[in-house]
Amino acid sequence: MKGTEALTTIFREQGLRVTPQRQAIFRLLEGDVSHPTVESLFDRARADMPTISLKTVYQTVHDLEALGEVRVLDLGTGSVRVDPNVEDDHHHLLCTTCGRVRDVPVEFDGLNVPIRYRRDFTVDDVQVIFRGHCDHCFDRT
Amino acid sequence: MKGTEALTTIFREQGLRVTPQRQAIFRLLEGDVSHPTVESLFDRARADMPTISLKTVYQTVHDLEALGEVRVLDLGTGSVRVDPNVEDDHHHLLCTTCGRVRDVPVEFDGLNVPIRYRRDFTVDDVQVIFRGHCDHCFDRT
DNA sequence: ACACTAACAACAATGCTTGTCAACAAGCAA
DNA sequence: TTGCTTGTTGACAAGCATTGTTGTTAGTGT
Repeated sequence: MKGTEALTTIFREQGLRVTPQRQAIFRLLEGDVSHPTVESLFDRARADMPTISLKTVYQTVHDLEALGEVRVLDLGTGSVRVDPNVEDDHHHLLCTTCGRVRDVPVEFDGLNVPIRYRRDFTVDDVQVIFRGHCDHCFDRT
Repeated sequence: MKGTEALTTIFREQGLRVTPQRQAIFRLLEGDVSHPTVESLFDRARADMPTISLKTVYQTVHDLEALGEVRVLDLGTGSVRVDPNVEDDHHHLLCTTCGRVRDVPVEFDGLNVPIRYRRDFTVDDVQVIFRGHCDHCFDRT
């Protein structure tokens, strides 16, 4: 994801207005590697800006997604997560106990569908989810 | 997934009762490769058994999952899908237009997390989702 | 056949996400 | 600056998939 100033320019270029709420969300997401849910972004935004609405956060996240500045992940945790890292191609490691998500760079080759099964199909995207437990959660089981 | 008679035995052994509703669901799932949603299972079950409730289908699917007889998939389509194929390790090919899901056997090696990123973490499961379009849907775009 | 208790159907409720809409504020032009 | 236009905001409520509640029905082992 680009910086707050760059995003401001991009939004204006697209005819989207840059509101204090949106800037707050830009700032919260910049450099965030925690893959926050929309709800948690909302909570953090509310600390500074008590009147911001959840809907506004969803809307801004979707605008950022449409501009290709963030990726919206559904890892089956019930709610959607925001990943501002769109620069590096990567997959995800999910702790099914605490819900924490870690990025995993793509280091495996040959990850594609055997031709026989790819027939009549165009693959646009590959998502890999590693599920497990961080040691911290494992110890408390 | 095992056959209806085997499942009947297994359920009884576990102290679970085998009701006509559950048997209907067993029969619907046996050999089903369409990865149905719970809702579509419910619709099909209702054809034979008009009073069956959606809750019952959810409950039976979860019981089957707990016994390891089916796998419950969340491919980010909004609702959960039931996969009775637990015998062959495989991944999934999803058409994001029509929602159809195809099984893909595991033919790639070395699909694991680089040690550096696996530190402090135990990986239990790897899920790969190939997203794209079947030619049929592609043509109509 | 009996008693015990799990499972049923109907209903309501949850959680996440989106729609509605009146009031408002950002951007633009003069 | 000023005023106009239009996108944005935020309170509220609705939508969807899934789960909780509850009185009743019906498998199960004896």
